[in-house]
Amino acid sequence: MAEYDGSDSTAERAGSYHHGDLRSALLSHALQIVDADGPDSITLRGIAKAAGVSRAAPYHHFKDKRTLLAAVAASGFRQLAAQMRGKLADRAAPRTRLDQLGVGYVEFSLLHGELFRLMQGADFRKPGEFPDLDAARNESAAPLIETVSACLPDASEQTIRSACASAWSMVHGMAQLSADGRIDSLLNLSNLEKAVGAVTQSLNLEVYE
Amino acid sequence: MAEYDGSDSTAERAGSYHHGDLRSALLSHALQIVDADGPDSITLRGIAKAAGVSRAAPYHHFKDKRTLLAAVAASGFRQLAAQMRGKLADRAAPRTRLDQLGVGYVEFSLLHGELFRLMQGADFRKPGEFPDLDAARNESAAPLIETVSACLPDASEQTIRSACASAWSMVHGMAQLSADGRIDSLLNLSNLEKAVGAVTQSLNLEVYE
DNA sequence: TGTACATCAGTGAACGCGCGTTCACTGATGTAC
DNA sequence: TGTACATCAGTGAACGCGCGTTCACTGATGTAC
Repeated sequence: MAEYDGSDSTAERAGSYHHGDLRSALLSHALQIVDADGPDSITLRGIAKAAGVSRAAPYHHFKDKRTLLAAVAASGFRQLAAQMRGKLADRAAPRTRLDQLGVGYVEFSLLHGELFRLMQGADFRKPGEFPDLDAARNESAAPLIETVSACLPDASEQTIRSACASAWSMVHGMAQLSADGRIDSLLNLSNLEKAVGAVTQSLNLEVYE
Repeated sequence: MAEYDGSDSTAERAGSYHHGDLRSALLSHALQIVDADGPDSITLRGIAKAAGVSRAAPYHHFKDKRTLLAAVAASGFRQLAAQMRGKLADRAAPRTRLDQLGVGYVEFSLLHGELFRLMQGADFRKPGEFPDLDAARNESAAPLIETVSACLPDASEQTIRSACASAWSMVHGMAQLSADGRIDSLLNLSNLEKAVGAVTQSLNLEVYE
């Protein structure tokens, strides 16, 4: 046992040879590492060590590193969708719900800036390779499309796509810039709604009507 | 000479022992490599090879890899500033100039998506370490601040910062998403002005007045 | 209920690669006299 | 104008590290009979 040191384990295993649910343990440790140190700092070895398991163990659950990272990204998109859903007030008017989605989006990027980075990362941009990642990404996009459609009940599909692109652009830029600390006024979550509102409320949907 | 193969050189050197201007040759090859393969594919060895020079040569011009990459990023910000400046029509009204800046910004991200990524990269987010990079970044931000100030001649500094943050967010998001190919309608440069206009023209500056 | 056995999920060691970086060196350049 | 010499910008070889990945293995689990 030259390098591997099981004593650093933070694992959930109860002393047994088999772990029980190593797959999700690996994912959750990977998520923690991304959030703490960024996507470039992720190593399979580091994840295995955090899970208290040998270097080779992850290969029983993930084909290779890319596959594991794709699962991490998919989990990120599901968290993003949940964050947005959590901000939605069902009774609110569509236009208000659009703002709420935006707040959820920016909030997520502030809470998980590095994970957000991984999710946008160059590695996973093309669809097709990881179906579950594609699905998770689409899930996170669905509420936007629904809400924009509700805002523009009579619009064509093309129009709705354009309006989505505009709305998404505005909020995405704010998310990225504030996660990167380039917009200082947004660093705290308290005045987030106001700040997001300043952007999203200026989205003039009437242009598309 | 085990690995290094000078015959792959695309160098400008004219057979002489000394290169002449290796520093800028290294930078320009680095820029090419980033644009072609992305920031993660940059290696000092690759750059040296592209310049037709030994692995050790770059160390006579850059302290280490990070320093070279910082210079690449700085060059990127200067290119970005030039792209925006090139779109400006001096006679145009401030509000129009704001849109023109936005078009330049998105155009740059479409032409140099990977370089754009490097410039936003985690490595160089905190100011202070590379003064020239900080300067270049500020240069690229200056026209936005000037133009927003011209749009809001009586506004306080705080108000102008907020308006800048909103305008920047909107355009930055569009730049990022279209560079990543996530907004399909923008993939060609021809209808860019219209698409950018759909976003930036909805920036309601009157909110700040 | 007990036992043989297939299967699964771990282990530990090793391989090989690519990379950043260092070091003693050497050829070229320019300057003092 | 010629020569000694300091300095600069290259070279080539090597070091060491961290990483993804593979492989033969072994302990644990569950199932057929």
